[in-house]
Amino acid sequence: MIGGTRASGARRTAGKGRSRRAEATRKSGDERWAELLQVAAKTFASKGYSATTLQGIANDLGMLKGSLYYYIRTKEDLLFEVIQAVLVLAEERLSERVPVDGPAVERLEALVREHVVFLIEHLTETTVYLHEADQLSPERRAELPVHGFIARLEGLVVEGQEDGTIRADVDPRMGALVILGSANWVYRWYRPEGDLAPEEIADEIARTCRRSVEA
Amino acid sequence: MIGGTRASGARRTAGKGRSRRAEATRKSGDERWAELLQVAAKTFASKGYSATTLQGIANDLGMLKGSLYYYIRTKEDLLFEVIQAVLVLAEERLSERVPVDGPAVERLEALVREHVVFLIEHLTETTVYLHEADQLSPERRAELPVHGFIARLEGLVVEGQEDGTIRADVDPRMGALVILGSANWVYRWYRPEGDLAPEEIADEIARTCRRSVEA
DNA sequence: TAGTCTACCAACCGATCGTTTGACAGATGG
DNA sequence: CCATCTGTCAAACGATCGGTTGGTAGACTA
Repeated sequence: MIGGTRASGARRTAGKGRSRRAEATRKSGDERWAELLQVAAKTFASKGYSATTLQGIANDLGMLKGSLYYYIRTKEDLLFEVIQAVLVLAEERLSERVPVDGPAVERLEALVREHVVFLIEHLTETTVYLHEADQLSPERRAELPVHGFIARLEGLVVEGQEDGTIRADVDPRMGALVILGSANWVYRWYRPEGDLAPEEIADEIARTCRRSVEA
Repeated sequence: MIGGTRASGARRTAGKGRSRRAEATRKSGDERWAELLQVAAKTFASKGYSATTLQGIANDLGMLKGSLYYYIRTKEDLLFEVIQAVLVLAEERLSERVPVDGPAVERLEALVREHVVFLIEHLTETTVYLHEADQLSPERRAELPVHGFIARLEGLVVEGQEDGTIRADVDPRMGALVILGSANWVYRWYRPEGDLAPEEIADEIARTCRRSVEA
């Protein structure tokens, strides 16, 4: 069996007291776990889940691949954990940064903007989610804490049609999907070297999306 | 070595004269090649390139995996051929169906509509292109007959700003990317069981994209 | 200081991967 | 009728895959 509470969704809750002294050779478990998630995310994002090798991840961490099983049970766990982490973070972010009142079209614009900013600021992890989530088994995928983002968009479109800020001839579902595409597609072309700041990009995209449905 | 002209971009040019009689047991090579491309595309689209096994493809075709090497040299070839085929087809389609004159914003709308229609009508192959093309080695990817679709969109935005049909405050590149995202995202959600016809979906998306940049 | 736990190593497992080779039945063409 | 070509089989190749097992040095706990 694996190290107790390890590898089961919620990981070790920061141990009791160990991180007092500087670790020369060994790394602490939580530190290592974070490194593992980070390396895994980077590798999944660049090569894809199936083309990623545990051997490669272990190499990047400077350990043997068998040692990874101290932290995980299966390779799929690793993908799951990476995605779960970013979903949780996104949920937090969007719930605290998007206004709950005002004209629907404005809230829509704000939601898209925050979504894009988050996407860019966590590009590696969001890439893994958007590009590799369907490599999870159906059972595992069902366990993901998905925040119904499309439903939220669709709801805002409907609200906007009620308060008159969004055109009545827009199909809510289609409109939401079009906007989602504009926003999510960012992960396919954004490069940090570009000359526009994440916020500028997010602003422009959000504004464009707004215009596409505004009354 | 492999069967001569086989497996090198341009495939056998339909053999000389064989397809006279009905083949009971054996299939003709060209027929088989088409089946192979089809099965490969379907498998790549559903499981991803790396998770696809030549064994699985061979099974679907009712042959042994070793026999596949009569048609291909490597697994990567198979991915390349699938993508190349759909790119060539798309190029033909878009060049014959999109008007070359009229207001730029109208040509933009038409281009998006035709793009989406094509995407849906060749969903399997376009999915392989959009989702798996980056599994090709850089060298192989460079050989793809890419039609500069983004550049074309961007050009239309610029034209539209010149002829006054598109807002001046739209960044051409960003506008093109947003539109491309809206259109390409279709491959992520379209299901044939849906109640909207491909043309209806394409119309709605194209109209929405138009509104997002129209003056 | 004795015992426990943490984080990892070393070695190995069976399965499966893409790919190669040699042979060969049947259709084709002279 | 004989030679050739086409499409496939049968069997094997080394490499590598995800995963398992048993051990253990060193830090921590009591």
